[in-house]
Amino acid sequence: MYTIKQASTLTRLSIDTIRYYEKAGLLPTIKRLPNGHRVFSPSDIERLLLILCMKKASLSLEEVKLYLDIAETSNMTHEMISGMLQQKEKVKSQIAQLQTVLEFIDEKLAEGTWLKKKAEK
Amino acid sequence: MYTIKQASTLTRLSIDTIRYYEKAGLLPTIKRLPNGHRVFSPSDIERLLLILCMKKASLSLEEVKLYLDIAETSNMTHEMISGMLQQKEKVKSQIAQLQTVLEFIDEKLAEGTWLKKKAEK
DNA sequence: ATAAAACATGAAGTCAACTCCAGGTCAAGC
DNA sequence: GCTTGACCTGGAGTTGACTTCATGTTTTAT
Repeated sequence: MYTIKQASTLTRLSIDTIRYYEKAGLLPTIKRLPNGHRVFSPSDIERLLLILCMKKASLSLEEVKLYLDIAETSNMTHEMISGMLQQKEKVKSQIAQLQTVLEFIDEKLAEGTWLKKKAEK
Repeated sequence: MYTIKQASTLTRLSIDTIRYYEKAGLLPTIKRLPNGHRVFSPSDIERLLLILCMKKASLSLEEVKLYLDIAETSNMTHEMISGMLQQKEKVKSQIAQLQTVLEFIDEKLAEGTWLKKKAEK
């Protein structure tokens, strides 16, 4: 069991951000001590790390919430499934765009080093 | 040569967004008619589409600006190159995170359909 | 010639996602 | 007993990226 400060150092999320996430309904599982202090279980930390991963993949908090809700639900509705398939396509297209950006970088990088080499001669 | 409205329909960016991008310094190339109206060349449209691609890859406008500036420069400095290498790693890690999200989706999807099949029996 | 459509500007408004602040509780160490 | 530090809350402030608005000019169609 961890304090909010420990959760913060473990996840590298700021304390305020964690509190904000709780307010936003992304952490319905965290318990409180009699004095009101939050207690984080290992699975809460897991959950925070999962949120972090999705955030790094640039999903909005609303989307993250949707996923977490789905992860909790054992029987998905038809809409949920088609929603996820849609989301999957979105993520795929984002990956494709990122790869284009990577190519762009490589191209520019190749140009740059080529010009540098030429100048060195 | 295109009007701002044509640029908007070609890129699917709103007219206001295009004006906003110009203000933000992402479109230093667009010319004006004597009456003040913007004129978009085909390469301006290209530029807008490139911006759009980077945005879809969820780069910030500042990052986009950086890239465009670099694309314009023919001789890159050492910092520029190391900056791009860094950025490349960032993009790569973002792709990795997205792939994790994809896996997560597939997992949940598999679970969902499995449960569905079970229920159908 | 006049109304409607397309363009312009500067400033204000909006929204998500934080981030910071003021004021308060509570336990631990000196 | 008192200060310090970690925690709490509600609310205000910030930032990025637009979006909307008020107002004005120019172009185009009837």
